[in-house]
Amino acid sequence: MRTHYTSGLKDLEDGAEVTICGWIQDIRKLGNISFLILRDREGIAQVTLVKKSLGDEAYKRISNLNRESVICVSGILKKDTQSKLGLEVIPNKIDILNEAEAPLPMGVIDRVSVDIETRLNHRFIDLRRPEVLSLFRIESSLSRGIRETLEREGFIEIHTPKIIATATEGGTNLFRVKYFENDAFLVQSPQLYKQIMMAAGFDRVYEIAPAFRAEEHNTNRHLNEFVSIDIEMSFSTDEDAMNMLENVIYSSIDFIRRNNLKDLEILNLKVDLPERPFPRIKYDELLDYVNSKGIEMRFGDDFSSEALSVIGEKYRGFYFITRWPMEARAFYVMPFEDDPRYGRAFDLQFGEREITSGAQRNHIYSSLKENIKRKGLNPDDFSFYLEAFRYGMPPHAGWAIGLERYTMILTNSKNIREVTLFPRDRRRIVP
RNA sequence: GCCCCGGUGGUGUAGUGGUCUAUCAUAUGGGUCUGUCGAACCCAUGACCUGGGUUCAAAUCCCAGCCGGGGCGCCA
Repeated sequence: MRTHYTSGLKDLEDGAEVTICGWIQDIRKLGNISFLILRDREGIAQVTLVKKSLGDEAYKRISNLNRESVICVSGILKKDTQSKLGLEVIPNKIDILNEAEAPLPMGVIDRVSVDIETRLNHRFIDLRRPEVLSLFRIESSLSRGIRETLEREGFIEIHTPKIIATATEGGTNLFRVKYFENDAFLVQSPQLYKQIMMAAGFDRVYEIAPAFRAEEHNTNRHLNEFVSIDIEMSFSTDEDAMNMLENVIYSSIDFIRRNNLKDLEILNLKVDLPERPFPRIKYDELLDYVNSKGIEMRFGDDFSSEALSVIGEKYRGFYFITRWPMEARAFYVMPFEDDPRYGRAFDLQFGEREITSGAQRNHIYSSLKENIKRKGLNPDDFSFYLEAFRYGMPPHAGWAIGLERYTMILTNSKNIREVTLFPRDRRRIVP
């Protein structure tokens, strides 16, 4: 049907024959001449409708089409024009492919703001807005940049089950689903499976897949279903995992800086390459800092929102929080040899916001089993997992990035729902 | 789950007891206009979340419900 996207027209000669297809964004009627703005994925173009050359009937029919109707326009490209876009198409033939109803549930280009709620209710229309599309192009590039980096580093992409019997890391609640005659759950993370893959000898694996958390949080940065980018690497320490994460973050930002210039421009965003290495700050140091700022926090506590905002004022870019108390982290974290009160866990932060959690894992069966008990969990529930540690498990480490949260942070979005096509939150499961 | 706050045309809002027969913008319908580009101008259309209660009188006050927003905790 189409010969060019609207963005391709500028590279053509004056007088070229083109067919462009898309949505009618607007029609400015001036009596015997009308200007139709056609939008496709790549931009907009002006189609100039002249009554005299189209004939009364066709002119009336086309210039009265509702906004957001879908058409294809075949005609001659005119580059010497008074249009601000610098070009226009003089149509020979206009195919009306789908007429939109009016009024629209929400405007695409109207000069009124729209609540996020209304936007999500009619998301397909909202997604027609160029600045919204740009967010998702950036998200696409981020996951592609991450994927390409991991592939280059020798990671194998895997897919682990999303329906499980029970027993994940503890901490967050799971969604219960009916599984024939039994109950099953949706996974909160591929953590245990990606570790098992280390025992399988895959050495380096990654997975980009949804994770589900049945937490009743109601914030701008949590979803009940999100895309988790998980990696696990064998014969590696927490330091190796942090270096890999740094590499992935740097490369993915570099990727969007090279591939999403137009999107960054549309969003009026400037994304700087971060300086490497990212600072590594010990938990204890931040604990003292937070307390010195008058926020009460005890050893073993996680950082509260208030604490993180104070820390975020001091450290604005990317930085790691390292050497966490074991009691603040999951059972699978490897304790330090010199002081087992601390574990080889880390968080990657961007200012006050958390992007990633990771750790070197405890690969010693007996010690891992002890830690499960210490967390008040039953090792019997983890037998499928623990078995992998009994017959040859290499030391390993890994991390997980929340794709939407990462995109949110880089695009400076105020709400994680902005960068989620069809978000699943406490109240929303439609559309 | 806890604490605040809110629900007015298709969309976003103003209005905190009585000329509200409800403001403005945008949208939609009609009209004028052959160079618009946030087109302009004229006319029209269209709304008080639901159910109770208080009052002579409720968009406005009270209660309940439903829906939503912000924050916290939890985390990615």
